[in-house]
Amino acid sequence: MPSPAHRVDFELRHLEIFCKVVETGSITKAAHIVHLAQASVSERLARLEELVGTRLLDRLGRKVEPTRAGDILYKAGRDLLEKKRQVCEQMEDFLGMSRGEVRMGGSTIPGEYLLPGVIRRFHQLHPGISVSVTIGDTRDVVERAVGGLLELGVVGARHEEKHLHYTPLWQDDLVLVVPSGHPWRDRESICVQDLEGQPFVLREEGSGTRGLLEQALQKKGKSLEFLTTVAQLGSSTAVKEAVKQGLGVSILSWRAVADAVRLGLLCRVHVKDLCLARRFYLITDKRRVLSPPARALWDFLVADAGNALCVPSSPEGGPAAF
Amino acid sequence: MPSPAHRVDFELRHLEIFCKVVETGSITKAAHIVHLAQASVSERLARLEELVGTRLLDRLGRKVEPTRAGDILYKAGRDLLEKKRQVCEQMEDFLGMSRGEVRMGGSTIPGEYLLPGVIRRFHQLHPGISVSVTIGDTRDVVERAVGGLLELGVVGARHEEKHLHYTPLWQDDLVLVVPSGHPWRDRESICVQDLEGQPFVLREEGSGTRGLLEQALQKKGKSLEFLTTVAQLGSSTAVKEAVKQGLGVSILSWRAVADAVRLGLLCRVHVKDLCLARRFYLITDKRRVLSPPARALWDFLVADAGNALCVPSSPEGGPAAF
DNA sequence: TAAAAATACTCCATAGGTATTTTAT
DNA sequence: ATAAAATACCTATGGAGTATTTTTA
Repeated sequence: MPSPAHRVDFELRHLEIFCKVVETGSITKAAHIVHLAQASVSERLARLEELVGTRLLDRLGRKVEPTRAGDILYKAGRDLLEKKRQVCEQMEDFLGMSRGEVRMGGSTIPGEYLLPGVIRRFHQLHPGISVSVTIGDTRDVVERAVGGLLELGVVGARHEEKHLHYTPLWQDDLVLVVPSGHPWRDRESICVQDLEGQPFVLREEGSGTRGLLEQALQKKGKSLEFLTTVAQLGSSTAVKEAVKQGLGVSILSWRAVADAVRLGLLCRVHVKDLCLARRFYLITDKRRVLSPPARALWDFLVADAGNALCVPSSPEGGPAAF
Repeated sequence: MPSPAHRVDFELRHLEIFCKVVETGSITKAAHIVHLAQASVSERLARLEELVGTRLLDRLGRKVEPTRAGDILYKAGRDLLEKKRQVCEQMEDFLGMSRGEVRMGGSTIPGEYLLPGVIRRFHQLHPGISVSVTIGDTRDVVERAVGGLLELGVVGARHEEKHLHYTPLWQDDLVLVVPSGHPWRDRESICVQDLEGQPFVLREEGSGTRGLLEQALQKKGKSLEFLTTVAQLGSSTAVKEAVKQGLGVSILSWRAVADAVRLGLLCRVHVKDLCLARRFYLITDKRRVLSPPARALWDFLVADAGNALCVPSSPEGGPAAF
């Protein structure tokens, strides 16, 4: 039968002191090293011996040497202390922002077109911090942020969720794009009414882009039903390709279509009576505390968006286009 | 530059509480499990957060969830606690004598002829304890015992060393042996004086057997010089073989030569005026504390020697040969 | 409103200090 | 005689308890 014996216990502080005593072979010397009085070390050792339930040191006049039990505890204690040191170091690195990981989320446009560049610049400042970006639509990102899976999120629409805190970042302009051979290619502009009957490609439900479009139409007394929806696709790239292929027209972020428009693969058409400006928001869960690295990234994102005010997001757009 | 930041520190008790809170997602539940009041756990967490220098938990109304920093600490803390548990278990096993090692020493005769059997019996009682025996001459064993390399020793002579404690064990008889073709083979007995001029094989200096012979001769007013030493050999087996080969005669433990005498390879000759009885002693360093396993072995050896009193070590020898 | 955490407070064990005694070289 | 550890004694802090308030679902 395994004897009920004694429940062995100890704290890290005890081990620190004990190990130093074993290493120096002297209580007085060890006391100096750990910055304690000799008597305190003696007492700490007595307490540890009480906790462990056995003598750990043989007092041989000038020297002290571990007993067999002390020897076992010393060898194991060294490992334990080394492991503790590593844990502390890891925490310190993380808190000091010299190492660690920040998990954030980005909805399609920010995640694919904006964050890569920002993260590149952030990484130069904090080479030890790795930023991982989960890309999804606005709804996904909001859900994960509230669920605690992500510390930060950048989304293209406010998604009234009471735990979230929103900080405005960059501005974005949505534009109407049509295939390159479309009859509207030479029109100066169109109006909302012209969209009636026009084959239209939509993003999926939950998309910020789609949400914004819905809101803009509402201001004109219309809903998405007003559009002739020919497809609902789960990413802006898919929508863009569909328009290129001539499936229909769509409204997309200028950032997603700028290259294709310049190459003549798509045409941008101005919709004069529809306000399609929007802003991206940095979201956090109000109830949660940001880790230092996440806080640094938060600061960086806000600062970056502040600077970017000088640079319009599209040729005509932007409030400070001087 | 690695920021001066905050020195992270903690104790195992903190980790235990913190980990339970993370696992249950609740301070109240964790408090129950670790048998503390809810308020105590709250305070311990606050203290830990102060020590680590950051928030570790997000308080979300009903639930609490670790922050990123808390997550890192939790994962590392689990490992650390598991390691501590192993250390405690190892100590408990050792102290409870269900596992561990005892290092002991034996001089030639006890080490080679007596301890193997005793250890076999001891092992049946404590299957988890391994006993390692270092064999050397009496001097070696005494040195290692005083040096702390061995917890126990069994030697064939007292070696007045003030730190040692001696406990008498089995009795032993030294006998004079001669080669099988020796002229004394048919003598009833001889006396000390007959040894003069007789080629004699000695053990090395430091041997207990040799020491005892020296003492016995001293009582007759003689020294080792009285003998005609033809060789000094470092083990009793070597001496025995030398006598078999006819190099000379010698005085050896009966235990070492009994088999050879029975097989007729050696002849035993009685020396009527020389007292060659001796006792083996169990030695320990008075200043050191015996580990529980060593203490168990000590008890076992003493008990075994007590029982063995009934069994004479040689045909005529032994105080209780009834 | 009910459940959970934080806060306020009290109490005591433990860690730490200084001064002195004991012990072993 | 000296160096080191143990002991005695004191203080402060941290850990744990109870009672109460605050918060949030």
